[in-house]
Amino acid sequence: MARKQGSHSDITGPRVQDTALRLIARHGYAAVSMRQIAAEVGVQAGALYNYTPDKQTLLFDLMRAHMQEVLDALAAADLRGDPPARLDGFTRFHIRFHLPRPDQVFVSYMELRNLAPENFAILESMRRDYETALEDILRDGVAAGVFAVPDTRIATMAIIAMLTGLSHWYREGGRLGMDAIEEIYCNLVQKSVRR
Amino acid sequence: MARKQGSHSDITGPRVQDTALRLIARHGYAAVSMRQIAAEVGVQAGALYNYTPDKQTLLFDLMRAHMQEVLDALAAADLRGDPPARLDGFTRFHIRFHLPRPDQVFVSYMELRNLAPENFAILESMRRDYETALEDILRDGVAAGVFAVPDTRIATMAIIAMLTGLSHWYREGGRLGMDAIEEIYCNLVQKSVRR
DNA sequence: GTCTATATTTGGATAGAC
DNA sequence: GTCTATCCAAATATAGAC
Repeated sequence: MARKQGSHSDITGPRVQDTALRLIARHGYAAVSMRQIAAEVGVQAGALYNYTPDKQTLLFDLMRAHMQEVLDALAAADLRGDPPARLDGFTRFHIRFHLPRPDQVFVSYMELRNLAPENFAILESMRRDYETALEDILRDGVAAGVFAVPDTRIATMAIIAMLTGLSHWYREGGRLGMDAIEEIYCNLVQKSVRR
Repeated sequence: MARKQGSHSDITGPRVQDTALRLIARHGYAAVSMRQIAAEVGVQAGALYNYTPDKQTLLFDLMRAHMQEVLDALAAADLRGDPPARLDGFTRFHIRFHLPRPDQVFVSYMELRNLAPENFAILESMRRDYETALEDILRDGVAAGVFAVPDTRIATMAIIAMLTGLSHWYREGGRLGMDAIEEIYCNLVQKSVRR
């Protein structure tokens, strides 16, 4: 076996994405070379350009795909109930979606500054949509008199920072499983905004 | 004026640090070249090596200096009182210290993965000391029965993530001043751990 | 679709003159 | 302490054979 040449677009395409994501998450976009990605995929550097016009687009496609998945999954979650129930739902959704995807979270958070301006604007807009989903819950809760937050925008940013931070230190197989983590964060988040 | 050569170590030294910090915060360590730093300082690239043995040490010195300042300032703050008062004190200390230093926060947070392993270990240890200061407050509060947190370690990480996240989006001259921000975060933090 | 080979640029770091 | 000049390695991206 072990062909040295031939067509493998079905296998190579996803492998390029997966490898790039993992390497960029570990070392950073600027520190990872196309040669390094190619070597881990098992092709020569030139072959990568069958799958992306350039390195910048490769990064952007990774980040946009992740944010699109987040937004689609959130829409599919279809949170219902009173504001506290929806807040619990959002918290659990965030944790369940993001904890199994630490590399995507890391890249989407750390590499924003390496995006070309037009690409940055697109990602920022998608990120803002996600934040708005949480802020809507908080605002409804305040209107209903069940939440007491001095400023819904700041509470939104604070809660998302708390949740995103979790992805930066949580490692599978640690002291606590995902279910236990979920309970603890629901408790912290819920209390921080309740009357 | 405008000498093209001569000794300027008093001026150039700090300028190298300041410029490197600003550029790395904006573009990332791997994306910033020594030539770029030199150009902004106003010297040739070779001259930088009078101030640092190499690029890695330049990064490490920036990060270590920042963490040392944090720890020194926290020790000087000398928080006293019951656990809720100390928690408020910690929250206000964090905000007052970090909000005026967005570049340091950004670099210390984002560039950990670009440190050589031995340098990483040193920074991690200093960071852990800072986290422990908060966890001690939470543990005392739980022991005294004034705080109710399911897990002090996780609550510590959650609160620090919330506070650090603030530095990532807060910009001077925005809708809210630092004092207003302080009040809002004290409220969120305090409620999240109270019985 | 992949390979080999390469054009071109840019990077960190050093040597020696002033 | 800074400059000029340079070494050497590594980067992105492309061209053409298979």
